[in-house]
Amino acid sequence: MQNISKEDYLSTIFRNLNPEGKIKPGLIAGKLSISSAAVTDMLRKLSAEGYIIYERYKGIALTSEGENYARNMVRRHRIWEVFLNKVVGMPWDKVHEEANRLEHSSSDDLINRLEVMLDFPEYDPHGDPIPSRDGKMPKIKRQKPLSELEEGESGRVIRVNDSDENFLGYISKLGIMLKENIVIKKKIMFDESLEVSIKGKSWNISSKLAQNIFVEVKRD
Amino acid sequence: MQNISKEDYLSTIFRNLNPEGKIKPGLIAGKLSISSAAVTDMLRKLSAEGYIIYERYKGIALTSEGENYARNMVRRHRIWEVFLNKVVGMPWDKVHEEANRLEHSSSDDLINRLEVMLDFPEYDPHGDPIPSRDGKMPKIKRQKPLSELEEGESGRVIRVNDSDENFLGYISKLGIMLKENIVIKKKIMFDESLEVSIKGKSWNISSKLAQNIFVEVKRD
DNA sequence: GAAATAATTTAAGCATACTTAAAAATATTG
DNA sequence: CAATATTTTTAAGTATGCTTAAATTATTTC
Repeated sequence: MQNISKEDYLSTIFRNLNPEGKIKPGLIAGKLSISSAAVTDMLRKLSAEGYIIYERYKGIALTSEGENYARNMVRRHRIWEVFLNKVVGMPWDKVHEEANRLEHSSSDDLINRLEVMLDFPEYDPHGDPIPSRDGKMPKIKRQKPLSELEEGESGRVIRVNDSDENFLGYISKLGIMLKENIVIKKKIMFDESLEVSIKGKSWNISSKLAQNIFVEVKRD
Repeated sequence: MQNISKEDYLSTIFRNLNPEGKIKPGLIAGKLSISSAAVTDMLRKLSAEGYIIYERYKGIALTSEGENYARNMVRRHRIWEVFLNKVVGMPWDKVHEEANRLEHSSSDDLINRLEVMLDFPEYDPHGDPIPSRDGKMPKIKRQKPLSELEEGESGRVIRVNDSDENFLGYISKLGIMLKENIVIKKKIMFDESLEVSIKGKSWNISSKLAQNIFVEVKRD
């Protein structure tokens, strides 16, 4: 393929499929910050090249070729993230952007070598699962956003949204990291913010923040 | 800048300046495998942006801004090469191509971190010097191509041309690597090939091959 | 130093990936 | 279920970085 734009489209489609395995053009346009018209254009090309199934005004689905390609892009991205974080020592709020560029510029051979160096990691620094060389995804633990916990409950962080550098930088300052325990001390109804306790310290965090932090669900 | 093409132009110009600090369009076109017309186009843009000094039908020179940009690209490329070779374990004949892509996709912060991990290397796996963070070049030893040695002379390899993967793969099989000693046993006048001895084994190598292997010059 | 050769530039054109604006199809709402 | 709102597509246009062919300038050779 050898095309940054197309790789970004496939990756975005893959990461945002709904439970039926479909996605609408508008969502792609939003994620990539481009016009819907540009998306329509590209969808026709991706369809012609056999990566997606697309009929105008219908939802978009990946072909198995497209899915393989996209999954490999996600793999590249997340292996780079682990590498940058663990080996190079970059903070977790910087690795996403760097990996966004590196993922398009590395051979599969390089990615495989990095994976070996890292001893086959299963999750990236934000808790997202890393597809294996043969396309298998590791098991994902049951999880829900912090915002859905009740007063008095607590949860162990197992994933955070990786797409916003400022968000990650901010929650780091609160002491939030993977495996950290967070206690919901109070839910403020007025603005749906939360009073939480992390490592013995109390903080008030907004609803939006809480929606992007995911904790393990012990039982349903 | 944020532009792979322009970065490749600047890099190519920098690497191929003549002793007067100039280069002709045709050479750039050759190195980049594109038409001279395309080069003329781009030279106007690079000139408008202040990276080069260019008047039609005159030679091209880098401005100090262009030189800094280009030197930094070379730095990125060579640090990646060392990293891929030393840390990731890629063979020296594979690192150039991989670095050619990575050099456009990495932040200065990442490069600086890699440099620290590598303990500030001065030469890449092919013997080319690595510009430091503040733009200084390490000393280069006096050198000449193997093809210029006389019968009976010998030389220690300190640099090889890095641009051809097959060339590097081939000379590796002959046991040629940096710091290796090569003895010229015989110069064959008919085709200017050389009979050489490496690690006690004899080989016949072509003139073209010998022109791309550089040995240390002890005295002039 | 004029003629022949080589290098460079100009001109016209192409594919790509985007844009905005208008048209068409779909989804929502009263 | 018809009117309205939203989403998607089409149409026309742009910047970029290339191409080939022709014209121009520089260089080499005799």
